[in-house]
Order: sequence, then C-alpha cells, then structure tokens
Amino acid sequence: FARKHKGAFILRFEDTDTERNRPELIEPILESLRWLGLLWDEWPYFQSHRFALYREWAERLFTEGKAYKCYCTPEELEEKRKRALAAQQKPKYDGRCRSLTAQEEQRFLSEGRRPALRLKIPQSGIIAVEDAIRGRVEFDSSELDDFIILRSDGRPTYNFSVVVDDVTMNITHVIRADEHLNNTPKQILLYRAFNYPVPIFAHVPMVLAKDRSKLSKRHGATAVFEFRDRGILPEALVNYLARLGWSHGDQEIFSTEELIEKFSLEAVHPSAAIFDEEKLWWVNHHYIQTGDPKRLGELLRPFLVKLNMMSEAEAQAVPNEQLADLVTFFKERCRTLVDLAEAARYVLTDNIAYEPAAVKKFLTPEKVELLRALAEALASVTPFAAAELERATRAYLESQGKTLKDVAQSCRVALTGKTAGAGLFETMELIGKTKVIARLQRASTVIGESSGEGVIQRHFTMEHYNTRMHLL
RNA sequence: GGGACGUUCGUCUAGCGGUUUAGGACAUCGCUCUCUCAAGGCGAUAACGCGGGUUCGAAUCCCGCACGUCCCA
Repeated sequence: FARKHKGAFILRFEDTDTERNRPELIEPILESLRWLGLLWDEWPYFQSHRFALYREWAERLFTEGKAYKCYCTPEELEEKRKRALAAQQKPKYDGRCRSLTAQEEQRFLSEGRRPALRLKIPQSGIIAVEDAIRGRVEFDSSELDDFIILRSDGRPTYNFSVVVDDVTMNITHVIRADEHLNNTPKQILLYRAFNYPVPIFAHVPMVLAKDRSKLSKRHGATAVFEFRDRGILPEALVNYLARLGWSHGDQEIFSTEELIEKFSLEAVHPSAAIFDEEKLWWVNHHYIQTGDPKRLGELLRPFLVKLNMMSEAEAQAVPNEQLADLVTFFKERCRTLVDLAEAARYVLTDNIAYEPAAVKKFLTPEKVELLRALAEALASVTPFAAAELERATRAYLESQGKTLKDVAQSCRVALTGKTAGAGLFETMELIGKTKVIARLQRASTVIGESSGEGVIQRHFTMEHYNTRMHLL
C-alpha cells in the first residue's frame, strides 16, 4: 500500500512493555522482513527510546487541562473492578481523581504515592470510526473511561504512545489487524486532544491457525524462518499471505510488482482467514516451476548441508551450472527447496537412501541378475544419453524376451533407491555412465545388505564402487 | 457482565436485489498419459450458520438468535 501510493514504509517497534522487551528479539524480526523482501524506508524506531517524548506530550495535555493526575493504587482499582463485576456493572474507572482537592493531593503525596496520568474524556456522545474496510463503526462514550496515558512509573500506555508516534511521524494510514478496532475510539480521542487530524483507519482481518485460534504474533519471525527452512520461497509466502483477506478477480499468482499495482483496501474483505499450509505449498510449487534455475540452484546450497548430504565446503564447491541443471531436471515433482535438495541426493552423493520396501519388492535375485546383464549391455552405449540408452535397453530386453516393464522399477531402485522419480533413461544420463554401471552391478549387495531387519538406509562410498568396478 | 467485529464448498475466495442450475483456486476423488512418481489435460464431490421480516424476487436489505474472535482486562 505504501509503495503503491509512493509513501514511506516506517518500521517501528512498540516495545514499551519493558518486561517483554528483549533486545535479542529485534534482529530476527528485521531478518525475517528482509528475507521476505519487505524493506523499510527509514531506520527502525523504538518506542523504548522515546519515553521522554511521550512524557512531554502527556504533560502538555495535563497543562492544558485535558488530562489529570490519578493517585489511585492498583489495589484500589482492582477492588473497584471486582465490586463492579459482582454488581453486574461495567468495570470502568469512576473518575475519582478528576477533582481532587489540594489537601487530598498533599495527603497522597505524603503517603509516597506517585500519580498516573489519565485522559479526561467526554461523558457522553458518539465516537465514530470511519474504517476503510468496515465502514462506519460507532462507539458510545459511556463505554469508555478516563484511561491512563502515562503510568505512575512514567511509562506510556500502548494507546498513548502509538498516537504520539503517529502524530509525530505524520502517519496518514493506520492499517492493522482488527483486534485493534476497539482501541480506535480511544486513539481518536487522543488525536482530538492533540488537535491533530485523524488518519485513515483500516482494520484488516486476522489470520487464524487451523483450529481457529489466534496465531501468536510473538512467533512471527520464528514462523517465517520455519517456512524458509522448510524450503519455502519468500515470494511464495508473500503471495500466499497477500491473498488472505484480499483478492483480485480469480487471480492467484501475483508478483510483488503486481501486488503493489493491484492492492487496494476496497478489495480487502472483513472476515478472518485460516492459514492453510497446503495452498502455500501449491503457491511455492508454482514459484519453483517458474523461478530462474540459477537462482534456485544457489538457494539450494544451504539445504545440501542441512540434509547431511555434504559439508559446507563441499556444498560451496558444487558448480552453479550443475545446481541449475538439477533444479531444471527435478523441479516438476518438487514443491520446496527441501524436496529439490532431497531429490538430487542420489546425483550429488553416493549416500543413497534405499527404501527397504522398494528393495524387497524390486531387487529380487532374479531381477538383480537381469540388471547385471543390462549393465554389460549398456557399458558400450555411446553417447551415454537418454535416447541411445532407451534404444539399447529396449533392444537388449527384446532379445531376452522381456519388456521394459519387467526391469524399469528394479533399475530405478538400484540407481536411485526409490520407486518414484523422473524418466529412467533421463535419470541414467544425469547420473552418468560410471555410476550407472556401478550401481546396477552392486544391486546384489543392496539386497544382501538390506535383507536384514531394520535397515533403513544403505551408505556406501566411492571405495565400494572402485571395488565393484575392478571386479567388473 | 458490557461493547465491537465477523459468519458463502474442508480451506482461500467471487458475489455488492433478478445475468446464479451460487463462479474460480487449494485439497480430495476419478479418468487420461505411462517404466514409476509427479506435472499437465478432462471431469466429479462439496457452501450461502439458524429464524423471522421487506420485496414480484434475497447469499445480497432489515430485525432477532446462535456461534467465533477481539476490547474493556
């Protein structure tokens, strides 16, 4: 919205709650926003650094007679609240300290009480919020009380500090989750007290978890990192999130540029949305298919390490060309970067994860014999490319009175460890002659080794290949 | 306890009184393709929270109720 209207996107940390305010939480938030490509225009502001300003603005309201000192203790207030609730009354401040005599004030001060500052609000009347999404929402003044703007320890309350900030930062549009709609009348009262025009408010729907409970905002950055680590692309997450509570015809896929161009508050609808991971995977799949293979290849590197396929140094050493080729080869059946990295495992390493069920079903002694013979037939194929391999394989099988169906799955398991994957001959070409021959040859050892119970993965190294090659 | 907001397929949504046998997307399930798995193509299942009104006509307007969420805390 800010980009579309050539405004400034200001990042502000509302960290007046000194107990919950932990400096180590800041960097992850900045990092998550950077990763998403949501780049702010000014250095972030911290409310915790602006207490002097809030105090100054609060004192001004006091001087102008718009706010007053309240000496009531939390215990007294709690007591009143309980009594009100017991009497089925609305628990709001009774205005006790609105008109204190000098004498009473002296007495409180001599007792060592420190005053809080409360805003004097109109006793009656309607406060209307003109919400850009929900239309006019009216609140009766009698529902509100003289709320605290500055606590007795000098800390501002949320409603006060945000309004001071919005005024001093010349904020024109307040777009936020609808949990704040009920705070808005109080804030409007503050704008009026400051003689400052009320900005445009727009309360957007919340995003809820699957069980309709609220997604914790304190875990926002963590959640972003979680998706990043699960191989989600930033543009996919932004695209998916943008379509929650907002739509533009039947369109589902939006580039960031398109979002800037097409977003409008009028098209935001008011009801809450549930976060559906399945659809996020689908959006991500789209961006994996259409993204630049070179870029995706680079993004793959950290996952090669995370998935224990190789060391950091080895991952760095894989040529970008090869990574890009792997992306192109595997992307069709991959929804995430993790899928891509995992798919490429049998190409980049010899550390193959053989699926036990697949070995049991397809690497029977009879099939293994056939594979060994096939390896010999393929050893002379030149070039070692898909079309030639297919021709040679089919010819050989025909000579043996067999069909491709008889051997394809066994062959795939021997080469990749899996029953599912890309075309067999394309896979052979990708793996390369040496490894294909070796893996077909050593299929018998896979049975031998995995016939035992509980064998989930077989790990073998180049030494094994060399030995087998020698025997060959 | 009071107040505010919300309620269309399982999910995201279109719809802003008649063009609606309620449209699209994700998911699900078929079919197709086939060496497997995907992808793609084709198709299917599936929704207006409930009850009153207004109107010739309501998912669309009004009222009540229920449920959910938020605020006062």
